[in-house]
Amino acid sequence: MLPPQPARRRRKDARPTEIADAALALFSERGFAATRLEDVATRAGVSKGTLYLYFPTKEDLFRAVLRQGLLPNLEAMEHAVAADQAPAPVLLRQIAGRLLQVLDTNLTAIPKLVLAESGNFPAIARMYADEVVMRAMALLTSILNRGIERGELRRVDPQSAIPTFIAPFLMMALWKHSLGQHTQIAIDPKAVMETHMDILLRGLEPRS
Amino acid sequence: MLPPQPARRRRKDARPTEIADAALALFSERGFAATRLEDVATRAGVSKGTLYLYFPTKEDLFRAVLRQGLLPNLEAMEHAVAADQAPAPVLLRQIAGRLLQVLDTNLTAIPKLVLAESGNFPAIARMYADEVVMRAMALLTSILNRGIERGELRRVDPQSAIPTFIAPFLMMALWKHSLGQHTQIAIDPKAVMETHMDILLRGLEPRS
Amino acid sequence: MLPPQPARRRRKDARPTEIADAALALFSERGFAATRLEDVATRAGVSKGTLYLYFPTKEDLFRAVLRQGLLPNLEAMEHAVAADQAPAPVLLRQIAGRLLQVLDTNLTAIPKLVLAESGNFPAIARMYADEVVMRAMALLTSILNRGIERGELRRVDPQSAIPTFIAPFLMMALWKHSLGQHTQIAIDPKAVMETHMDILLRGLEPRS
Amino acid sequence: MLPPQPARRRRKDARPTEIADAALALFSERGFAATRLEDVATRAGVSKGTLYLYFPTKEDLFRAVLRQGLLPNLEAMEHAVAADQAPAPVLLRQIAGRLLQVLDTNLTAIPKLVLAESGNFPAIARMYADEVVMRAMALLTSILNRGIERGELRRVDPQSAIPTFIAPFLMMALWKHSLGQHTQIAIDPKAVMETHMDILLRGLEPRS
DNA sequence: CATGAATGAGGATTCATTCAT
DNA sequence: GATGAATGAATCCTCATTCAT
Repeated sequence: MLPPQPARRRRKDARPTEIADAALALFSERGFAATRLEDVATRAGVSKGTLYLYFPTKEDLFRAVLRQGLLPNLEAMEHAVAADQAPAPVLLRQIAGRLLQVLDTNLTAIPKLVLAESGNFPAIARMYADEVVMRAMALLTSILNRGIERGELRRVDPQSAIPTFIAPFLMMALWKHSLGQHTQIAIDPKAVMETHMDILLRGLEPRS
Repeated sequence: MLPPQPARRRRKDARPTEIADAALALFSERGFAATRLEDVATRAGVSKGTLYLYFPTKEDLFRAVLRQGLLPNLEAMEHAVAADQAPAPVLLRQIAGRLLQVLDTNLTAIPKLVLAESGNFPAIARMYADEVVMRAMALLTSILNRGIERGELRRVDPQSAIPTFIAPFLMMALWKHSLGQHTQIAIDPKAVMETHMDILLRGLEPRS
Repeated sequence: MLPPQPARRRRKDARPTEIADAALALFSERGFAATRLEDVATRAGVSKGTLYLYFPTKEDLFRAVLRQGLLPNLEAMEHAVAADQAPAPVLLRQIAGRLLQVLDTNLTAIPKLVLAESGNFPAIARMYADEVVMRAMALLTSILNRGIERGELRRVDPQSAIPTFIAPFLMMALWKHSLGQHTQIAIDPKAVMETHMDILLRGLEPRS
Repeated sequence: MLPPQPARRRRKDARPTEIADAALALFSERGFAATRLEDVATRAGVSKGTLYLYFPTKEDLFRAVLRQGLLPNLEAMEHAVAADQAPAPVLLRQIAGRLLQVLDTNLTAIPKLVLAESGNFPAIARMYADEVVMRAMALLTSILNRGIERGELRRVDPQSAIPTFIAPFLMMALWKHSLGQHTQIAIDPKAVMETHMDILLRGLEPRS
């Protein structure tokens, strides 16, 4: 038999996550400084005081928000890394597909937030750069290198090629949370992704 | 004899620009809400009260900052448009080269700022989307279309191909003002640009 | 058993009134613009921030102060109206007696305040003129007219006679909150009132 | 031949008066604290800096404004005093007539101003009470006493009777600069004065 | 645990005053 | 003398944080 799990308790456990979700939404929409904790509380359906039961300060909440948004990202990457043995072009397409899916989640709010607040939170900027960016770059570098070694890809400098691969995804994530909210210009992520991978992989094809 | 140009006057004319420059730097570094007007004043070398001689409110200063950062951008694009008749790959390389130069200026602070504050200033987001993004997209679309018609480029959907071209430049601009300040990870814009254009133009080459 | 009435709650309900009382005192003493909200807070025994829990802006506080000072005035007048059937001289003496009592309350601060700030708050001036002055004039006009019809008073133009009746009371109210605070000149409201009514009623006696 | 009187010079001499006039108008309209010196300067047709050529501080300007508005008042009263030998009722009518004329001038702004600012400027309140009010009361007291002694007036306490005489004039002066600006309620000063003197003098008639 | 009233430090804005021209 | 650009002290208002209930 399972141990009894009172609804109350489950609710309580979910609180921090609910609050962090609400905070992520508002921080990403308005920025950290311009977001009032009262609004976060309202959006999370709790009182202002309750926030302080879980997060000692606004800055702590901010860190929790990012930690919560970061870990899944990292894990997703670890999985991608596991899909080891396929040819580089296939791997890249797999990753692209996964990133396309991520575009539909609210994880996309994180990059905008880190970007906007890196000036005020150097520690977070450093952490994000070292934990997320560095790892992602290492992953992509190893994929590219392996592809080059195996002759699946043309010889290029991996460090320099990474932005070409990754930037359009970042741009779409940022767009979604900024100008995309305020303009008629429509971006079709799937079409963009496919054209992008098409151009990229042709551009990386070994000379025929 | 030259007409007498009192130092006071020369100073006065420059004030709004000096202030807006200081504001751009700080807004871009810390965000709009987190920037104290007193710091803007100090950085511009004036007193707090002087700001109000030129900008009625903090928000007006914000708008002026963006207007000042936008107009040069727009004009730069018009010039690019003028360079009409060259083959598409050449044109794209020209634009890439120009964007690489822009990366060295403080104009790169604008995108981060617009991005971060679009939620709080929808009018500015709209303006930026319509005036800057739309025009830039139209320009690139026409270049791609011409190139396709002339057989200089492979047939692709221009709308979907634009992010592949532009995103790495945007990413480098954002990087410079965010994580780039806080990490050892070095990005060499010139190398990235060259690899990027290399991949992109190969990826757009007509079938041989 | 009485329902528990937490001290906190009782306190809270009284707050707006306490604050408005403090504000009335200071506004009347120094004027609206010259009164610092911090002083109002101190006098009301609360902190600066607490003011804003109850009154969104300084101007709102001002309006609340006047509303609070106006309603009792109006009601007092309604009561006076009710004392209908006595002869006009008796009625006038009754009203005079009541006004004499009002002179001992802090309601007398209102006229000075309305007077001083009518230029900055036209809406309040209009409201006061229409709600308070107009009603008071209508009341006195009807008393005078009835007295004249009944032969209790000599025939005079009521509109023109009202200032003779009311002005000394107004003057004493203003005096109390202005010069009266700063001079040795003593005014004995009771004696003034009696002499005043004596002169007035003789002056209004029908020809003998 | 007259000494040459350059227009420039005459203008210069008038400056302080022009400025004080402008200040009186604005102080009386908005109160001392709520009046900006820049507005005074604009209304007087000079620059902000010029004010300081004539009045070292805002408070000095305030004092000058009142001094300028006070002296004529005092002198007017001296003249009234001089008209010594007429019977009291005649004298009172003369004074009433003169006050009626004063109602058409901008001197009427003074009482409102003194009233409103007595809390912030005790010295001025004292001065006004002692110089203006005291003297006016002494004058009226002597007139009433003389009238009583001569049997022209009924025996009353002069101190207590003065408000009955003077208050309606004060009230009309205040009205003109406050509610009178914001309501349809019309007050006809001449009719009020005549009815007032009519009631008053009948009320003071010796027993017939 | 949860609430929301209360607090006060911080920052935008105003305006009396100064002073170089 | 006259000007108006510049200054910074003063004050309104906001909001992160505390704490009695």
